[in-house]
Amino acid sequence: MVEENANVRQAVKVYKALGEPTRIKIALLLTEETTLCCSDIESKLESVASSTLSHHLKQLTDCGLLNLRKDGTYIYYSVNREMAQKYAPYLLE
Amino acid sequence: MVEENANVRQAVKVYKALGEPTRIKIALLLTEETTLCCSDIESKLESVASSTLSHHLKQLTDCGLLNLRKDGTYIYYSVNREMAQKYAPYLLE
DNA sequence: TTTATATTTCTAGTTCTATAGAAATAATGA
DNA sequence: TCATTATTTCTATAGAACTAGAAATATAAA
Repeated sequence: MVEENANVRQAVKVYKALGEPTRIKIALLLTEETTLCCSDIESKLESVASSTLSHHLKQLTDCGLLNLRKDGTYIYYSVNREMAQKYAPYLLE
Repeated sequence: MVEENANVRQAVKVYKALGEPTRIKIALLLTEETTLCCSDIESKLESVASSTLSHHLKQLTDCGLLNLRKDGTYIYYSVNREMAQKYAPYLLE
């Protein structure tokens, strides 16, 4: 019998975050650019409302794939390379 | 501007498949057991209707993560290691 | 040929998710 | 203080996804 332990839940969270076009694009963007703030990301995507983007970024950070650093009004996002390496090194290629 | 190309779509499909508890459990099961048929898998999961299981297995094979081999009434599933290696080597640990 | 077993397809209900507009919060600069 | 910019939270809605029962299909065995 397969159990649903914390490891499985963590992996599901990460893969759920990556299993959506906008979010995987954000992750790919950030593996190229190293650091971007919300509005930078918004301007590099086809058309997302900032409220929508905010939700996507939350999922990516909640699962641990993105790190954030606040600087005044800005929030800078970057990829947590250790997490990407563990779950989806595909992102780093 | 980030584009939505075939590579992105393929990755989304794989990660969407893995971003669900039952499906990731199936994938993990098959990295341990190498080969199992539907009813074997069904008996190793908490409680899934066979129709539900069938849908999950379809998603996992459609995205390329699982291979199948038909033998009479049975369908044997196994992990496509190349795909797992590329997108989610986490599964193979 | 009949029965049994394995799996899928159909159908429908329920829950989850993505989306964006509007309002709220937070920080900066005039 | 007031206006502006960056980001989040609230709310509602439409569509997607998960689920399982019932019926259908396919194969094998009696």
